[in-house]
Amino acid sequence: MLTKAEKTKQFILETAVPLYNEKGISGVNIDDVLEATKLTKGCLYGHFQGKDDLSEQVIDLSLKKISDKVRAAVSKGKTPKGKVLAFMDFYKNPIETYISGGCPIFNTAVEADDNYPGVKLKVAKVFRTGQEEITALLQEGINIGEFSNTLDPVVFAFKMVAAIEGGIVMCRVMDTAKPMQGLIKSLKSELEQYAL
Amino acid sequence: MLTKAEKTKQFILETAVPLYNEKGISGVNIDDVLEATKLTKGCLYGHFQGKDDLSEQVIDLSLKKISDKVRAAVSKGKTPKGKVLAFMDFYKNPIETYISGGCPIFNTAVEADDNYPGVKLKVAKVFRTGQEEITALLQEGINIGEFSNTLDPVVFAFKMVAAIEGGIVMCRVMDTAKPMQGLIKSLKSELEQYAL
DNA sequence: ATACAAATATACTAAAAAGTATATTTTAAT
DNA sequence: ATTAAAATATACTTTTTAGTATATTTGTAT
Repeated sequence: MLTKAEKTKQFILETAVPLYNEKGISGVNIDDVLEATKLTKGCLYGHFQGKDDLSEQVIDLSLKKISDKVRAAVSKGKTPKGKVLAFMDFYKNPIETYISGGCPIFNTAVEADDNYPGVKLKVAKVFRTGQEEITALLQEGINIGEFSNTLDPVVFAFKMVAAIEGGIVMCRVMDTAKPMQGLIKSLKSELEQYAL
Repeated sequence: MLTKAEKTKQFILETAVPLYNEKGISGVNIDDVLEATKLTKGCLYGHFQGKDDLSEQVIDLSLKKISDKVRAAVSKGKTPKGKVLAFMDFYKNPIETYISGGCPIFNTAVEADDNYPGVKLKVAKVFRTGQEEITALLQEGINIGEFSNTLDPVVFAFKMVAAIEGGIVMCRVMDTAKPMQGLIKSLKSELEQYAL
């Protein structure tokens, strides 16, 4: 069973996740977290060494949550092709995202890039793992005869993720989900060209 | 001729542009700008009302600089198709970007989204204008018989920009330019399918 | 060359944010 | 129920960052 303190710590992290996703690491301040959790400094500093420690654990949780959620969505697909389509559908709505504020992997990537080397490595790993998994999925599709071997799994995996992530940001800033529908349709029909 | 003060102000803005692009609006502080320019507070506050004023003008300049540069690159293309290909080639190197730190339009979009409504509107306008211009370019290509009319200009314009912008971020965080080459090749061959 | 205005530097104050010391409350084992 | 340890709250200090007041320097028109 979870002790009180463990529950509180989890609560702080869970509450901070959307905050960090919306405001970014350097945009969040401790008082924001205290306000959102209705807790006090004594409590927060009892669970975390300081802002850096909190930030790191919040980002870890954000990346884990979105990764788990995407994998769960993908796993609903019956075949490789079904799984890839499920991946695309997961990102259907760029305005109301799983974690408020857009895709935490991408948001973190943009901010960490030039500023937080440690975080950058973590995000890079998430992207790399994701790319490997999708590439493997596409390759399996080729192997079992679902896709033609003219499909380049590495290239398509990158193109799909890059387009979707980029599309989310563009849709969010332009306040419209519509282009995302066209994008996903286009990616699906592009993939369909390789279907046997 | 530019007065001394005008030159200084321009110098501050130009120096701050890469700083803001790397660290983000909330990541930059006044002392960073003073350090980079080797100027002092009295001087800086003589030219700007405060950090918000500075930030706004820096972002304005960043967006203008990148927009101008992209347009210049595109204008080198002889035909609509050539111009679209030139657009893609402009983003060939995601590591060494025109303004250090990646694409300022995209970086700003991610941060402004949930935090700076005014800036968000400006970035949205840049994206919308960009989309309109590329769409018009593709449509002209169709009109003059360079592309088949089965090409959907709106969808392809969005897909291309989203993929490139997303690709830049992914490449930067993974510290490799290679996937970008594959992506651009893929986008070019996708466009090529519609070439007559 | 002088003088005045504009530009810049210095040294300060104010505000915001992070972090700490200690008191109080709560939890959970006896 | 009692008690010790853990968790949380309160009130404070420190650090960082933004902003200001004033002095000094520099540019430029006379």
